[in-house]
Amino acid sequence: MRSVRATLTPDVVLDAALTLFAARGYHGTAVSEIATTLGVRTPSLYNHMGSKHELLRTIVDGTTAGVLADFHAVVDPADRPADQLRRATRTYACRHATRRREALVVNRDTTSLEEPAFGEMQARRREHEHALRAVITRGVAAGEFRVGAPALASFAIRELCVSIARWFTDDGELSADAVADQYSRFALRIVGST
Amino acid sequence: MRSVRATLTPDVVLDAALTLFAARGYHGTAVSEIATTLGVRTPSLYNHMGSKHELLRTIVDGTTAGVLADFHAVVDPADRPADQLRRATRTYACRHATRRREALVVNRDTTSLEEPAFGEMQARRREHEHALRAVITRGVAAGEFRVGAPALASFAIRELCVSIARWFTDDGELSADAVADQYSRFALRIVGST
DNA sequence: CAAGCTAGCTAACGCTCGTTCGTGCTGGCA
DNA sequence: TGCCAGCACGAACGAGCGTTAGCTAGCTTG
Repeated sequence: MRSVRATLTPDVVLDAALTLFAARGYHGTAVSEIATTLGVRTPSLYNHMGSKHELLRTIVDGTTAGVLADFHAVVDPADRPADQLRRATRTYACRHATRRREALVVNRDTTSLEEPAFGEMQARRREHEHALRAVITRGVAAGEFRVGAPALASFAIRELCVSIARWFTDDGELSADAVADQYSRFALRIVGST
Repeated sequence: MRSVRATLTPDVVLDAALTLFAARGYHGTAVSEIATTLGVRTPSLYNHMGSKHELLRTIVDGTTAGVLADFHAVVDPADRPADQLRRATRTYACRHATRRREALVVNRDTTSLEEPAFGEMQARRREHEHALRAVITRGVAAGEFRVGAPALASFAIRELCVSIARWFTDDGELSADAVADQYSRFALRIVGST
């Protein structure tokens, strides 16, 4: 049985780091600030983590892997492109509303990753990008979408969803689902869905 | 007449800082790195700048002021909302393609600003946001636009343009003007322009 | 009740940071 | 030609960084 005062665990440390990284950035956050947040002295953290950089890597790896898993979970290859795009963007948008901190860190502090983590992360990002672009290209070929530059539309839609993390709050008038719904509609409009 | 070796000036220092801040972030950039870039020792920089933080403030102030000036320069109150939105977004998008570094710094390192610079910057950002939203609201009222949540559309369009700075390169197949043109089209689609 | 492990603590490390000071070279002007 | 201002420099600063080592209190287990 665990101690009654089982305050510090790897998960708790990671969560506190996530909050601070999202607010101040990776380089803008001191390990001592994570400790203060948890009511603990700095060296104690090292019983539950490898290094500051490892925290960042864990956050980025988990998030980018989750994005890809989400995509393949909701996009049915048998669906029509419009449905594929709607489901893909709704899920992607929803993730950025419900997991804001992760999204902010991934999109701001990715450049602070060292190799090989940086390369792996880029590869996953590219895979998602290409998968989304393929949906758009198929929609254009099928005559369902009307858009001049599929690559541009793909960038636009992805970044549109990402930006949700920058302004969404849980206590606003719109729920995460409502925002995700609206944004998937925006995405369909961008590609000129009929 | 200036010396033949007039290498270091406030402008040159600011430009080097801008490049590095954009690439590594404000906290991720050391003053010594700026010096190295310029082939100079660190203390020499202080003959041409006040402090590292002042560099950031100068960048952010200049950029956000420029955004507002752009908006009022191209948006004619007498125009129809669709033309206002097209011109506003085209200009805003173009700025993010041609002044990538400034855009990246403003949208990533704004949280590193201290007061009162941070508050002033937020005020300008809000003014631009409200001005754009007003255009959309007028368009809806005039029956030119069909969009459920004008605030959401306004956020979406702004962030759409901002994101250009994250992928645009001068040596790509599309020019800044071409991208800005496409994106202003996306904006009109988002608001359901007739 | 004794042994051993877990985990937080103090202290200290080597390092890098942003910034200041005082010196001395150098180029422009009287 | 001699003076002066400007400016790059070496040296050094105090502070803070991420991280490690070693101690010890207290819980778990036999």
